[in-house]
Amino acid sequence: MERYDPIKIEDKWQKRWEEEKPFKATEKENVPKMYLAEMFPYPSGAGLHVGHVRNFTIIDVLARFYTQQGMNVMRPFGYDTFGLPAENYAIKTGTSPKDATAVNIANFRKQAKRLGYAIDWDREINTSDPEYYRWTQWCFLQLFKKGLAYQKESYQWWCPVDKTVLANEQVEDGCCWRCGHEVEKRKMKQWFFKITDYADELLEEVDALDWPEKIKTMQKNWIGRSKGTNVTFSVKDLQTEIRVFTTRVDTIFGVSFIVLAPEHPMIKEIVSDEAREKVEDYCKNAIKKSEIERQENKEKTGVFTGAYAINPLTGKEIPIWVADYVLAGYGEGAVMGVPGHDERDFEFAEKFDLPVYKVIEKPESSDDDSRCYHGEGTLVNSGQFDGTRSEDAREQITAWLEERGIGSPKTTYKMRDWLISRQRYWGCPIPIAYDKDGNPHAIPEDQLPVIIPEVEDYKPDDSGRSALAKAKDWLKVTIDGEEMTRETDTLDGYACSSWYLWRYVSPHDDKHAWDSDAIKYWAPLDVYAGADHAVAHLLYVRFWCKFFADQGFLPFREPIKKLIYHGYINAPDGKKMSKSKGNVIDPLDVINDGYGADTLRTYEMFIGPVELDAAWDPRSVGGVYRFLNRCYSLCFKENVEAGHNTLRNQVIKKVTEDIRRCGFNTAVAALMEFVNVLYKDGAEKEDVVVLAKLLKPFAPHLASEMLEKLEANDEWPTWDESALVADTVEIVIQVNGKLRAKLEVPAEDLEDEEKIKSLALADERVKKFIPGEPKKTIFVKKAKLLNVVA
RNA sequence: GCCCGGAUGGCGGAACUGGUAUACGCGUUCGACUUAAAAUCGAAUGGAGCAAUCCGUGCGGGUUCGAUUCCCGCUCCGGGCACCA
Repeated sequence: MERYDPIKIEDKWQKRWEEEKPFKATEKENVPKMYLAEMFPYPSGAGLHVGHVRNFTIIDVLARFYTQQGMNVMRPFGYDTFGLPAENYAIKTGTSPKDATAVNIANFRKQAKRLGYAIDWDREINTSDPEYYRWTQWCFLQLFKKGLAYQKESYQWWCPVDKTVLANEQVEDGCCWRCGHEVEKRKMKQWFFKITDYADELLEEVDALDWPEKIKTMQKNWIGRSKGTNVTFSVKDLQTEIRVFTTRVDTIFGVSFIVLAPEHPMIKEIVSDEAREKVEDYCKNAIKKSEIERQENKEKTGVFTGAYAINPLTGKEIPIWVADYVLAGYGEGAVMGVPGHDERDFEFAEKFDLPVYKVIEKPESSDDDSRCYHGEGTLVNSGQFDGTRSEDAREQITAWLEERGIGSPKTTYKMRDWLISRQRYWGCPIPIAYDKDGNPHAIPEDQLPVIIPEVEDYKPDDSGRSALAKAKDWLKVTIDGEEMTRETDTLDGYACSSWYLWRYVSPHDDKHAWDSDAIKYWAPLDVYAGADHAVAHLLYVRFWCKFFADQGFLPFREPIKKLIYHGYINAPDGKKMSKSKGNVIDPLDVINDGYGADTLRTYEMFIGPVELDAAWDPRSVGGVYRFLNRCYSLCFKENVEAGHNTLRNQVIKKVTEDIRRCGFNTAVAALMEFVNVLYKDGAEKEDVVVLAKLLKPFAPHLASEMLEKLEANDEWPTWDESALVADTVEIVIQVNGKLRAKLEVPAEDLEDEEKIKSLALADERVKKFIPGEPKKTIFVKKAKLLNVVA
């Protein structure tokens, strides 16, 4: 008997796969396709970590499983290579980001190959390759042509360390998602994608997706749609008006003040001379404060502007205040204060001694005893609307306002347009140039790609321009005979990853971003696996998909059918792995320690439910290694008539169904159980062949070796329903729901309830718990169970 | 504060749609092999009890012949959102 030597076996099969390219995918008519991908990695200098391995192995298990089932599988691979780490490394060392990236990719590729993935390596893509970003630029131009890429001057998040603006999605707790430094607000002219045009569709179609509920909810919250009413209040003694957004126009009789955000443009116009200095001070301070400071201080602050608005329904004068609890970017940047029915307005009114009116009577059934009732109810103190239900009143009052031209229904969203320009060197150049007057023009498509120029110094400065501005010659461009200056901002890296799932279908096409026949065959993606980007990336791909579908470039409106959002792998102590803590497990070490890639892969699938975080346990790795060892030695065991037909069929069914529902941990457990029985009771060849076939998605090298030794193919086995039931079955006998005995009976007796009943009632172990005549018995055939009620 | 999840042995976790709680793995203990150790193999392993048996899925109630699973009320933990009008 040969010893299991993973290093030797894996080397042999990896070489064979390299030569024979069995994972090369081509479109085949009449064969069902399966397109699978993980979120492509950023190839960092540190190489693969165990998290990558979990991510890639999930997709690999599915790819091999569906291949063995006869489907036409495509499993590509690529690298998301633009971004700050490469650029910061360049600034530090002087190595160009391009060269550093090439080294990292080579290393990643080499490491990924050691894990034996069923990747079609001819479909490798790299977002910083000009042949790729040429088409990223093309995508940008399509959005630009349709007016969905536009420039706007406004306050933006600015990271003072990375010296670039950031999208809302890239600011976490008021800090930069990359470097963690607190962000600031800067007023700048920037490029945006008009994702808000698709807000409704992005929201409404999310429910139908086969994605984890958690992610779907996060996307819904991010989009944050709310339906309400815009109301115009005229300002007393001034020929001007203020507009507010409210979802509770039914409470309008209870308005006792108006509040403007400190950034509100009308403050200057309406403020009284006496209040001016105080108001200006307040606004200046509030705007200067970082978002963190503004959030930390939940104590309400504010100043009175000296101006009054008129409530259009009551005719009453109400003071106009400025306060930073009102957000400039949402709705109209102004709200009507209804302290009787809104917690925040109540706090404000309490602090500044403003009147509180009750205009909604809560229903008697309500046990809400908070100081300001914010649920539905009946209107009171509301003039002609008294007695109306609040739900109806919203419609009626909106109609009333609409008739008079001072209000209208309005839907608002928390989601803002996607800010895409970055003042960084290592990104996809935005294919735009400016004429003498500063108007933007598209770089003609036949002049793409706009190649990133070589520069001496990659460092950004505070000028708000990227290092591209240092390439003086490159800046000049002629379009239609006119001298222009190139845009020096680069695109957010998320733009590059918003379309790569379509590039995979025809990665070498030099005429199109993607081939329309290939896209029809392969896309949309059947399964996507990742552990990150719940809103940002996963929302952006959906947005681009809808946009390109509208342009006729894509024949579907949702890019990803099923999403597996898996957990992280933490250090043995349960903490996040990090270099600084020194608790990082290197997957290559695990392989080279002698365990091999198959053990590593299988262990990471066995570690726990796919969606949960898990802690690395070196001892459990050993357990999986022992299991694979036993699998291998079964090939050399004597072939005996062991009679495992029923069990074998049960295992096939269990493993097949478990993989389908991504229950990888229980699939591996079922294989372990099977092996334990084969080991103990002996096995015939068919048992070991089935084992190897079922094991192949997890441990492909070992399983291939086993199948070769057994002279068997790797076709996925099917189970025979009729073979699932054994000749004899075990019947559980309960008395009052408590287990009292187990009876072994021939399988056909399962049909004979009376027989089982009499057997059970005759059994001493059962009898002693039944004092008199049993009241009744309940027989559950499916559960093979009889419950006697005593 | 609001919205989702979750809580099962010493540990990670199983348990379909209400039907044998603790599969599988780790750990631990004992045994075999060995001069010895490692590796490997075998056995045991929720708690209490000599035993019959009783108690056990965060806590308290309920529904049911039967509840980890369903309902009501709590506690704790994780995640998301967070002055969004």
